[in-house]
Amino acid sequence: MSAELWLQALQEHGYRLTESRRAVVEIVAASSRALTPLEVFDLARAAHSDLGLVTVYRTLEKLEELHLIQRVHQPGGCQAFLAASQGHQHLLLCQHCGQATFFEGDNLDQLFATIAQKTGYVIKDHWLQLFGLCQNCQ
Amino acid sequence: MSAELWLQALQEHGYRLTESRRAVVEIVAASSRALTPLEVFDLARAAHSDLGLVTVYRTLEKLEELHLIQRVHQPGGCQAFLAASQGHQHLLLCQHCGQATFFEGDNLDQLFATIAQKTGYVIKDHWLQLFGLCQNCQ
DNA sequence: CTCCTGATGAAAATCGTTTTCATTATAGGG
DNA sequence: CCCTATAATGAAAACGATTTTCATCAGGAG
Repeated sequence: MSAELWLQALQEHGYRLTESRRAVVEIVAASSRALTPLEVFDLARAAHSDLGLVTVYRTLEKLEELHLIQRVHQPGGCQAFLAASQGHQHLLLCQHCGQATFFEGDNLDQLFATIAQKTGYVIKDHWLQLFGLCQNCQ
Repeated sequence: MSAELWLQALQEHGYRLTESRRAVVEIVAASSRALTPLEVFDLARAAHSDLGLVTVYRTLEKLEELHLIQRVHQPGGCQAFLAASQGHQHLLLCQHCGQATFFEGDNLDQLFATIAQKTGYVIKDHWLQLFGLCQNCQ
């Protein structure tokens, strides 16, 4: 269902609603795992066969700019995109099927305070990401 | 000083000791910030002017394979390499100068247990990385 | 010192991504 | 509902980073 919301958001930011964008948005919004531009291209062409790979790149760029999707960093590569978390959440990824799940975990402040004190850094941001096996893949 | 240890490790794994490798190893081992292949190339050519970029790639590949260096993921890109941490440590990066500092922080097990229970995942690994400003850059 | 073989650098190939450009299609105004 | 300005498109070319190919070179065992 987020596909419609994303299209609406694009429109509200002055972008036009096109067949190509719709095809891309519907694939990415429906996926529970991060997809590379090429994967999006292949999947979205089922709905809109004369879609160009270039348009996939351009649409992903706009979705990222509106914070509707986010890039996912993995040992195997950092080109894949996923529907963004709402608020500050962390990612849990299945190493077998790629399934992504967000979780909250913000009792980390104590740790950060300790690190800041020990190192003299001012801490501005953090990345926490877990890897494992989802229920289906164990 | 780790440069000599790295060269020794390369040799122990059956790789030859060459001028080119020495130049690359000395740059990466001495750097306190992550360097891209191109940065290594530029810096290492000061010591060995007929170094080829290809050799930089090949040497970094071997160092990574021996776990002497590790790839660093950052918002701006994921191509840079840094001397690897000893044991399981996490990275703290200065957003201004790139300075990298490792820290330990393994009172995270409680959090992981909770997440595992809530999500049904078996957790195998994790990435924790902090971004901030080092003492010099504040 | 010699020889075998791994390592090298240059050039070409390759891959993912971005730019260019002529054409098409959306959305707002008449 | 049609017209029009202009954003968006896809194809092709350009681009930058990385990898492969290949003839030559050099490390190190004997």
